[in-house]
Amino acid sequence: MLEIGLAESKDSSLESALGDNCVNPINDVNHTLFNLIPGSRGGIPSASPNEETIEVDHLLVPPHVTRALDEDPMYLSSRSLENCLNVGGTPCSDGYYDQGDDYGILVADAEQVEIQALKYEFMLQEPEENENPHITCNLSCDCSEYLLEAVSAENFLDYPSNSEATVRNVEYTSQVQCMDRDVDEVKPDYIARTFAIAKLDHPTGAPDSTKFLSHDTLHGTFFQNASLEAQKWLKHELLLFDQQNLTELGNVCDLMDSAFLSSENEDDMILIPGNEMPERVFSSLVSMPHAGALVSSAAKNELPYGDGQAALDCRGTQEILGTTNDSVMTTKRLRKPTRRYIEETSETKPRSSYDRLKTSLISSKEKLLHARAAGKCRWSGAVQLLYQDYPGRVHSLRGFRRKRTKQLENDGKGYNLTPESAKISCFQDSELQNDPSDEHPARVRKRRKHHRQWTHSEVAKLVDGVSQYGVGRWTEIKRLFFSTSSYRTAVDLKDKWRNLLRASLADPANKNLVNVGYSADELFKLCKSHPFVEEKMGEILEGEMCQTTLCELKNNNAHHLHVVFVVPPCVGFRRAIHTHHLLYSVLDSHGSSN
DNA sequence: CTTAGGG
DNA sequence: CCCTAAG
Repeated sequence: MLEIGLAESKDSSLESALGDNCVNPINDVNHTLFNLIPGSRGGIPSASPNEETIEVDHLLVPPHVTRALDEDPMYLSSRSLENCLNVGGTPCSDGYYDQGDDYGILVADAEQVEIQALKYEFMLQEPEENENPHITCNLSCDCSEYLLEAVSAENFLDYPSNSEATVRNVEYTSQVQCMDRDVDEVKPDYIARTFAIAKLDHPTGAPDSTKFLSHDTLHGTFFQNASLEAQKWLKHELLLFDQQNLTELGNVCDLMDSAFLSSENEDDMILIPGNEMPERVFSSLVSMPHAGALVSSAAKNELPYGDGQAALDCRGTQEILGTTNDSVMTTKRLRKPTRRYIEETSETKPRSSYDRLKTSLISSKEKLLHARAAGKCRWSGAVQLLYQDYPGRVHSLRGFRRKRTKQLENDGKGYNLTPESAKISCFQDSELQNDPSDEHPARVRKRRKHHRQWTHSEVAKLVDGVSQYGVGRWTEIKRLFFSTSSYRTAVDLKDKWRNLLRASLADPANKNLVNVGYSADELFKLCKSHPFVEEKMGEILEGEMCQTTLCELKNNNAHHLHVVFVVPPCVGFRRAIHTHHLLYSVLDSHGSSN
């Protein structure tokens, strides 16, 4: 297990967190998914059957971070949040920002910036089998509200070559998160910069030891160096803030809104620092509405800062931080326009042989359900053949041909496409016009759709699956969690997850979510106060919509607690953590918590 | 065949 | 939920 200590931190306890950068208060613990998974270092099998699960994040919390845990350990009030965001020992709300100004002009002197303003989050992603561990370093400072930029620099962290673990290809991205708390309140609340992805190559080959870097190693090399550099950087950047009279942060919000709107054509671009940004970590980011665009805009220096507002401009940051040689601009998977799109946009596309083939198949009347002909519908100019292998589930010709071949091979087994069940209909243009209800393909499709309401237990399974296997491994999740639900395909799972995520992000209850992290002690208290956990430490519990696993394990005399919050991004989960999975791992190497 | 993403 | 390009 990776242990990370912050040299300046008075709190020796370590906190680990993995996941996105959003957290959130949870009112109803019943809606909280707790997973306490044992680490793997001690040979204790992880509760997470998949090693790709991002398992450990290390979040270093400034000692001044306080929360009203006693009152409501999971609830992060605005006030407590403010208190969490200290700069130079002064809460932002009390001085770092001048609240006398409408939008809180930043008045901080760079000299006031201290380490405590920083919050380092180090995330260790357990590598795939023979890969090197990836450590994600999130460096957050508190200044504003929105995810503003992503920058990358190679030289940000430069490690001595004689260090026990050679650190190279240090990469990071920076992001200013949208903390969008209460827009009616003082605007400048929070800027979280996340500097992510430091890749560490560990030279040793011992299977166990390569999984996680030792505490000493990181403490001795990574942090001491990183923190100093980070301090420099932060001071420098904040100095720019001041010098350039920048930051009417209220405007930043507007600017960001503009960025949201103006970056529509740019949201394909994602700044990937280095070549190995952990895909699943980053996917969480880019899957957020706006986030991709923001990252992209910032990466391209196109955020519409006004004059003198370049402090957060990534260019300036890059100048401070160093080169961007190792950065690559990566795009989302490029897709040429789909056939459907092409057909939509080409009005007078001549029939291809493919179309003629399909047409001929219509006349063959082979178990074809629909042949849609064009007119003014979205598939204008084309004929689409569909077949049905399941009530309501319709497939296109391509699949039909493939599966039909299978069917023949199976001697007619597998698909009950009898002439009775698979009616053939071929809509002519006139027919479509005669029946307005069929004119709209959406309408047609709607009729074909066989919708099955997602149950809570299904959602829970989906969330569990994602928490264990990660986003994107839908087939695996389906196989292990939906083996009895043949009507749920991997794509269905994917779609459902996407919808859940959207709903979560659209939920106003989640607008204030912010990941401030918990100290080991706080988290331990939280666990202890958790109604499920309180009396059942070490047991695996199942809640209605959540699963709680709390385990203790020992590792070299150290008492380790690994807590994984997995809260479904579901509308019903008010104030739920809306990240894909948020893992808080607590390493209490001193065993003081227990 | 699986995944990602647009529709 | 459907469809399909990319891998």
